[in-house]
Amino acid sequence: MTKSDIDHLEDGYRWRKYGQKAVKNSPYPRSYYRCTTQKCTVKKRVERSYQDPSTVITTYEGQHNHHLPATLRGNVGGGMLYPPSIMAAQGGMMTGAGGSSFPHEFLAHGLYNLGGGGSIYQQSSLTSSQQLQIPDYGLLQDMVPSMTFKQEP
DNA sequence: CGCATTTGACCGGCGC
DNA sequence: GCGCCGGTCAAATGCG
Repeated sequence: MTKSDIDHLEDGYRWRKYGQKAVKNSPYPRSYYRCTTQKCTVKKRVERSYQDPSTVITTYEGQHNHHLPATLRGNVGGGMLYPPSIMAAQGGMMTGAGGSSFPHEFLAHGLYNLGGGGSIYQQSSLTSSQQLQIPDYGLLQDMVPSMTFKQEP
């Protein structure tokens, strides 16, 4: 669950929308995205919470087996700095629920918040359908060199 | 001009 | 067997 005003979040990958349907549960439509990187079959389903129009529920399916495209909209690769508030948010969230998860989107959303000045996460509840997992932290650091994944005091 | 988004059609599973 | 429901396809459209 991610609190954001917009559906189209930049999480470091290139997504191509291939469908949109209205679900019975929610008055809002649900969008279907697919990673456009070659050989990557990861899919993503984004819907909006019916109670919180400002909250989107993102469900990943599968995992990426390639690096993030360097052609990101000029934030991650550019060596930008991030305020400690993001780390603080991470700490709070991680300690709250299953700390084993490290979603890409978290990273990206944090960066996104830098520009938008929006709010951060409110909850981290993983569904069984969410199979996102990072195989190697070293890989992650390799992907995003400007980020260091250490615990901030 | 290339690529992503849009949007209705289409399809398969499931319950009645 | 039919119709609903969730998911995907693909052509047209839009945008940089």
